[in-house]
Amino acid sequence: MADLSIDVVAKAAGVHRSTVSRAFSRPEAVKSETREHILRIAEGLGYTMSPLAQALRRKTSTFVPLIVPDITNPFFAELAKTMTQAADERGYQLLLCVTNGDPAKTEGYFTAMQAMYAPFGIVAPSTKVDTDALKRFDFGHRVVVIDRVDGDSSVPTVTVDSRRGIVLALEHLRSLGHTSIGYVSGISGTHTAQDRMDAYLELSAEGSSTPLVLDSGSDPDAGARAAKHFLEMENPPTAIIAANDMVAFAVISALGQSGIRVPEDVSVMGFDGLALGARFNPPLTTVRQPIADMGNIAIELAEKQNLNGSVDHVVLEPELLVRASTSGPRK
Amino acid sequence: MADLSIDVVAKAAGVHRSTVSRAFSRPEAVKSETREHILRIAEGLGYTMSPLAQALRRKTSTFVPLIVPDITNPFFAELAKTMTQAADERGYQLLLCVTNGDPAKTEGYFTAMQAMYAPFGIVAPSTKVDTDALKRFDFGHRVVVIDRVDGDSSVPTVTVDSRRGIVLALEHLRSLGHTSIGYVSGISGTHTAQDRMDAYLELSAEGSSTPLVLDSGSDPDAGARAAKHFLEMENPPTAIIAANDMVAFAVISALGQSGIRVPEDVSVMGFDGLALGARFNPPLTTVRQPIADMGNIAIELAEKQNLNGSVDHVVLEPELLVRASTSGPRK
DNA sequence: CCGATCTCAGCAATCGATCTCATACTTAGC
DNA sequence: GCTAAGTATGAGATCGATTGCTGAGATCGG
Repeated sequence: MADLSIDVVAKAAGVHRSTVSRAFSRPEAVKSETREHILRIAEGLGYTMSPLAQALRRKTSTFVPLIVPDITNPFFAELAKTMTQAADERGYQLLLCVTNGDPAKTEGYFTAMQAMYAPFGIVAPSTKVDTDALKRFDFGHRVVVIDRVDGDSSVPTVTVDSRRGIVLALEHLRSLGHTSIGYVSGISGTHTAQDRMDAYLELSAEGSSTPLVLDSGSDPDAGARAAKHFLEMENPPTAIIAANDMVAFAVISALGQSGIRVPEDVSVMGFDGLALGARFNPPLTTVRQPIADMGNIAIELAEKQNLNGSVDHVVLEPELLVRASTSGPRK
Repeated sequence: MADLSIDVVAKAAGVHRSTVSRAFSRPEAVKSETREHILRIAEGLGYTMSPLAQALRRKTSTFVPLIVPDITNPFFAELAKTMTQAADERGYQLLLCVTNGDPAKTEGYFTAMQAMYAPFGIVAPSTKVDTDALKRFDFGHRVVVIDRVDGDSSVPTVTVDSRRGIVLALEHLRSLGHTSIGYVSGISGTHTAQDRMDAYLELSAEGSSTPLVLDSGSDPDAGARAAKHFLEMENPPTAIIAANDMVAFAVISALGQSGIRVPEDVSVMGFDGLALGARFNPPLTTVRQPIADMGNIAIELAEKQNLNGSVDHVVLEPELLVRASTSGPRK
């Protein structure tokens, strides 16, 4: 059980090291008879190849880092979960790297992953990605970003159409009869966050109503502040769109503390479609992002880039998910 | 920037490979003058040692796997977050491994980690841990479990005192005036889950009231079923203890769907103390587990076991966290 | 001033695999 | 039956580090 190297197996099978190696990684290069014999012996010994030694020699591995700012944020947790599976199915081993939003840690992961011969990596940022900084690293040339990036970027990206999501939310709310619809940003400086806000600003102005941003901070207290703001208004909106589900939770919670009920007194929508939202009180109406698809596509883009250098930008369609936190406006 | 090996640095510094190695990993064995020169050169080149090659040669690494069943469960996410930090501070690199509750995957991680020369690992299980199965693996002898395990086990463990937690919850509820207190299990077959349930059964019987288990399933729908059960009762309890925060969320949500309000109509308590609970509607009263401490201690126990074979079992104290989901019973 | 002790750095084997090259053995074609 | 073209396996260098051993100088006591 201890110290099972390729040489041990080779000896046990009465062949040379290199034949064992081939039996595992280049099956067609070895007579099927021999191969089966070797595999059987290996199996009996409980042998598996050392990923370390393999990576060292091959100068490439199957470790794929997923770099996220905060794993306690359910969005990233769901992303991690689905990507683990997606990676597995393609023969990769996802390595979850949590940065706490610290750029230094991100760089640390970059060099570490480079050293581990990761073929590529996926970054789900909490701030606008500095493409140039990325490119300073060798590894930065083999990264896919789950967010939009600036300009004519040469980094592959996956995002969902923020504008479309806001359209969906607005349409839903308007069809319910709302005309005064507020917004709470409360998420950090990613392009995606920016895009959602911009879309809200622009699209809500198109309706007769004037845009109303209850809070635009990016800290955990944004929801509470938004609620406070709401309570102090003379004519508060009858519906609120939150930049993401977590913020929506916070808003509803804070509102509830002051006796405001959702959706009876005010409708609230989220953006993300977290599984958690289904068990919120009330279950959250939201714009669903196809998180699983994002994960799969991120890996595909990475593989493509690695293969032929192509840099694609995929934009996915969001979807309205009506649950119970929205209803017609109070008469 | 590409292909920076120890030999490159050695050549650049005009010394032998082994001296460079020593400059990094055994500073006292090299003249400080030489060492500083080497370090400076290495710094300039942007050189870091290959963790792969190191692990291969040393037959030990700084990779520490944390094996959890589901990262979208906020309890495990918070554990992962705090443990990442704890590991970092001690010079380890936490590797998050998600099993989805699949024992085969767990075993896969075991052999993988063994192959990566991980010095030890941490397991946060979703089912009762089969100590014997654990011990079949070499690596199983270097694992710490975050849960209680059977019998005179030789596996180090960290847990919080389940009974004490239930006492805290019961005391809180009784001091509020509740006499009829129900319970919802809804979590999987860990010892901890079992202990909470047992404690409830025993302790609630001590009070005048008879134990009342609304649901004991372990799937995501337990909360909904418990709520249904509650609604069908002639004399429903005035308070409910949920086996963990997630279940409490689900119960409150399901209850809310039927017009039952918390805490006005019924008080509900959780168990875990998730950060998320503070933003639930209403903010959740719960029994807090010292998650960060658990992580730190788990690593300490692992190090100790590795050092001198000692096997400790640490039991931590939970803490009452009163928020807004409990109040006096309805008159 | 010489042998003994200590420091410090180089040498070379080694960890567990991969891969190019060389070699032995088939099989085929004429 | 003999050479040419394959096939299947073995030999050995290599990936990037570590480490026991060896030897060259430096230091020191007598």
